[in-house]
Amino acid sequence: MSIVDDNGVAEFPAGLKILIVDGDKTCLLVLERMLRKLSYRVTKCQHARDALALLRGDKNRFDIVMCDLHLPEIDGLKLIEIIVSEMDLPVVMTSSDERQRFVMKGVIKGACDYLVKPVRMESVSLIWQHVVRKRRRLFEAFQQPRTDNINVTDRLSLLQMSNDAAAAASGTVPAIDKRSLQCLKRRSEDISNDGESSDEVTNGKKPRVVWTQELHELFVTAVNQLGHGNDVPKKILERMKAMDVTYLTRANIASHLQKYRMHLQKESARSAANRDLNACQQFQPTHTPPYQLPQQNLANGHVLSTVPNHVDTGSNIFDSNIVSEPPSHCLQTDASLYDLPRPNLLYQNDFPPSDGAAISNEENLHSNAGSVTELSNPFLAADEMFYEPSFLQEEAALVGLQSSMGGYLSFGSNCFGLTQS
DNA sequence: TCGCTAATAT
DNA sequence: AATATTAGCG
Repeated sequence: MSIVDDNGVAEFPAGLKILIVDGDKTCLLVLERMLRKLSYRVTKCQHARDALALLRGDKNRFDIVMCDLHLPEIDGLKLIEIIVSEMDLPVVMTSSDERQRFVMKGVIKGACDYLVKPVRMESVSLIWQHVVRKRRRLFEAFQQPRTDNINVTDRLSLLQMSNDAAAAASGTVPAIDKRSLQCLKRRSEDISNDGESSDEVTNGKKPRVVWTQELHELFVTAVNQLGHGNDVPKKILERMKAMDVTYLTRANIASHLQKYRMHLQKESARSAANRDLNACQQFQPTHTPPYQLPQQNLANGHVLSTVPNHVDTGSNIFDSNIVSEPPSHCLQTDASLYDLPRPNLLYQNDFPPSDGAAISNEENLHSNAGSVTELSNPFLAADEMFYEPSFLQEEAALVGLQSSMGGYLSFGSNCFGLTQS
């Protein structure tokens, strides 16, 4: 299915240089024939060591590698591992056993895709996608930090200049205050320093805090300990640090606090209304629905908290009157601090209001896979639908010039206000 | 420098 | 939808 232009000259996938590695000669031949039909330039290999020699000999000799799992001498997995670690080539792994795909280790998993043998023409005809992906990722990796950096610093100096100019001209207060500048500075520093750690390496961004129920309870505990008037972000932060929550920033707390307070406000308004109602209608127990963990948290609870992601959504700590137990390794000696009567039982209610319909982890995974990240992580898609026609379209859209925007917007992003969520 | 709130971005 | 960041004020 190579694309042919007006003059009958084969385009893009044609000429793609592919190295196929398979212990079975017949497989090699079959594959070769298929690939040649698609105008690929095929090189065959029966042994991992030959493949490695070829690959190491000239890093630009191939665009993509297709590799069987069962090879003589060196295991296919091992070979792929080496390829992935040594060179930046897209790899498609093939195996006659579909279950084998789950054997792939993390590193490999993220870097290669899977095809079940016997390979069919329709699958093979799509492997150029991997090359596109890889190139796109390279391009983005190369491009993004750079432009961001320039933009930010440019903005920074622009702001600074306009600031100075304005100040000099009018003697009035600059339009941009120090804090804004600081924020920009911080960001540009973030971008220019590449000493990122762990999670930041993967997507280039710091992971966002996930307010699991457990984390939230610690937060509430801290707030309650501090009491009214003292429950400001900085102090809450200190408290939580004392409770062994070390990764939060003041901004995290401030943000959560803001939401928390809005919630309390809403709840107190609600309970006031209830009270009035009850006063009129004699005695009616006030129904307080249990706290529901935000859906997102249910699935991602592992990100930054100790809560396993299989948390039981049915029972929650708000069903009891105890706030939370101190962590066993906590330095706090006064256990009663954790066992305060809770003045804000209202927080047992939804925060924010939710219909309580928790979605399963699996569903969540799928919905995540439907987001933009899917496009940058081939494997997410590879698991079940990579070789479906829809993907062909997407890739075509990305490679070609037709509405690459459409691909993004169709995933339910409302960033541009174009879709309802 | 910090904190608050509302608005907006991701 | 949840969280992060910003603006603008005190």
